[in-house]
Amino acid sequence: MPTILDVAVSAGVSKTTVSRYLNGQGPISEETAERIRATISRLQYSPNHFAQGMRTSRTKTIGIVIPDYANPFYPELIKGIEDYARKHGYVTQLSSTHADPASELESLREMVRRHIDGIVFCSYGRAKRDIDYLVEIADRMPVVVMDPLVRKEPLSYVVTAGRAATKEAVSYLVSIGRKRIGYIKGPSKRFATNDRFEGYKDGLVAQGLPYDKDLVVEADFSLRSGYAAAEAILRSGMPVDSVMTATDLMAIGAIKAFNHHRVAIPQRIAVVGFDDISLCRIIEPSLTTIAQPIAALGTAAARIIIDAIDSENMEKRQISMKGELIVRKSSNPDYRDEFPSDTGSFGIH
Amino acid sequence: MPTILDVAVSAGVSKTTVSRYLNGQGPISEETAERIRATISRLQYSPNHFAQGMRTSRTKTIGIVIPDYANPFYPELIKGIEDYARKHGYVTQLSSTHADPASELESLREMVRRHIDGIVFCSYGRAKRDIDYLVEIADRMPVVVMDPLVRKEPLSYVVTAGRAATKEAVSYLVSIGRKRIGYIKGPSKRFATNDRFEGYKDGLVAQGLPYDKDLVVEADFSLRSGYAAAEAILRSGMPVDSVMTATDLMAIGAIKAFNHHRVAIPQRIAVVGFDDISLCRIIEPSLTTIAQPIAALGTAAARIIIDAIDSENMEKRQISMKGELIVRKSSNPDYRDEFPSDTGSFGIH
DNA sequence: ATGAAAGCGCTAACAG
DNA sequence: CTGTTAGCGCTTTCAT
Repeated sequence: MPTILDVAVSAGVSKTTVSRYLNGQGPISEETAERIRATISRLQYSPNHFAQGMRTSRTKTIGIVIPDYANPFYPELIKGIEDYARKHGYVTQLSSTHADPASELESLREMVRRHIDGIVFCSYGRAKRDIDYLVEIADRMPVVVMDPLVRKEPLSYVVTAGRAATKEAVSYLVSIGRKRIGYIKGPSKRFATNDRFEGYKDGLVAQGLPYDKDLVVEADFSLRSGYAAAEAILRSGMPVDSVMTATDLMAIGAIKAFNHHRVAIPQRIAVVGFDDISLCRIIEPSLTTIAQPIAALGTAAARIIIDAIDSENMEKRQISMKGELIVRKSSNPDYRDEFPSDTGSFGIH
Repeated sequence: MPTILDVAVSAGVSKTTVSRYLNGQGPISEETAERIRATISRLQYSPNHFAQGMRTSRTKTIGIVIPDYANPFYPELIKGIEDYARKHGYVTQLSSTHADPASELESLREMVRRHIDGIVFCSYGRAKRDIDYLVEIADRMPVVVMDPLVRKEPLSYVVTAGRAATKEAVSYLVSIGRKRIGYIKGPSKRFATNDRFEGYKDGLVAQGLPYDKDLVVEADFSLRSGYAAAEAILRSGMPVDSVMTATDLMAIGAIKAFNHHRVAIPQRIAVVGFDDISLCRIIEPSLTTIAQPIAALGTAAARIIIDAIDSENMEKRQISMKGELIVRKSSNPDYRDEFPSDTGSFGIH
């Protein structure tokens, strides 16, 4: 591997000049630049990452911590981050924690040890030790949390306004004549769950509907739990004419339950999910849902980080983006699916 | 950030001794070791990654290049690699290329520049420049390709034996009385597609069935193309009693087409996919398919790499693992789905 | 069993 | 516009 010295000698200049050329610092005569350029390309020189890092402790790397590679939310988020990062000369470093708090902390520490320049942190939970650590490093390095886990903590975050979007979805259901709206929520200890649930209650208030806790069932995010929750709603005998859920996967469980029990969707019960995963277009009937602007969330996170690095301003920023209601067949019988839906295609493996 | 010198001074020893302690080199008195241990923990010292890398040019990092975060194959593969790697003190570095050859090459170069210790490379294609580069670096650093892209190249690979598994699936279909087996294949330029397709032909030969090219339709891996292919098979008027596909997503497209045209599955046409993505258990009827031993593939890849590093033996190894036929409702009407199927649960986002 | 000192490849004062 | 020099934090001879 050639070093900067090889290039310098070979081009008949000093290391400094080569370094300056590489980093676009200070003025270099066009002629010298050209000689250096040629030499670099002839020697296939590429700067040693460690030596560079050691001097600058910059790595042009943004770390991304996620709980779970398999959650379809993340690929798109990562892509949003990566696209923006790449445009600005950064690469990303990804780490999955399998939703394990110990592993979350370990991932963060490892990233810091590797001197990444900023962190995007995603988690299902809100482990105190994680947050403490994030707050600690956030003074030195830009950190963005993809959840309002930490409303009260001095951290930057980027989120979808789940509460507002859910509230709007309630008014949509009322506008199509639904009056008894059930809700399948996630585990109460999750902040985002409660945020969306608050939106449901806001919506009822805004529409002058009574809040009836018998119409609310708690599930655990799995398809199966959504199925069971839907059955519970049926068994309760409540005159429900629509069901909203905190996540699409639970909504799809509910659809499977209603299909199985021959409850007509949407004629008897309309279903509205949250997230807009690709399954929404595959399931029958296709699922009305609230789409998160995932790629935009990623872009915003990357922008916050890169802005902060460039400006050396560690001020915290909070961004909340609007969710978008996407009406499909599970709430509108006249909706015509693009059929078969295009859900992308993966290469063979 | 404390340095090794801080630790040394604070513990009343030299840098050398601390370094030796850290790397388990040479003999150190129990007493000294204890003092160093205490100091390190008190100072929260952690070795500087760059300085270490500069000296050793080892990073304890395995790079993974994949074409696409969204393909459900990869999360599981990555997990297989990571689990093995972590157990052996390695971390992984992931990079997605969006199936773009230029980006593949760039990712590889960037990883090499960062001195990762080994690479697992996944691609949908087989760009010559990528392969040339891989072959070039494979003499210095262990490389494993997750596809027999490169049968003839001097590279290690780990794959599922698609041909053998497909052949077996044909004999399974024959065993349940099917005689006219259609096949939906992927784009011909993809090696793995053809590999599976050869298995289909092998199977016909083994079962004494004629190969009829009118029963074979080429699609492009998308659900939609599978749908169209299934319709083409129906329109052809051929007396098909079963359809195999090169991938699950195309099989699911076919199921949607058959459902839509009220062709009874599996009574009139049985469907068999390949991959075993989670959708197989969500679609109705649930999809019989050939499962790849994904996590085992990942583990095998990581093992090859870490073995090679430890033994400094750059010999190439090829591993081919068996696929497993998983019978569900799309071929067996008596199969009882675990219902609702457990497809895992993702935390909210 | 421990230390002193050299040097990995790079960047950034400082000097001309 | 260009060069000299010091030093980032670590591991590794070579001494002791």
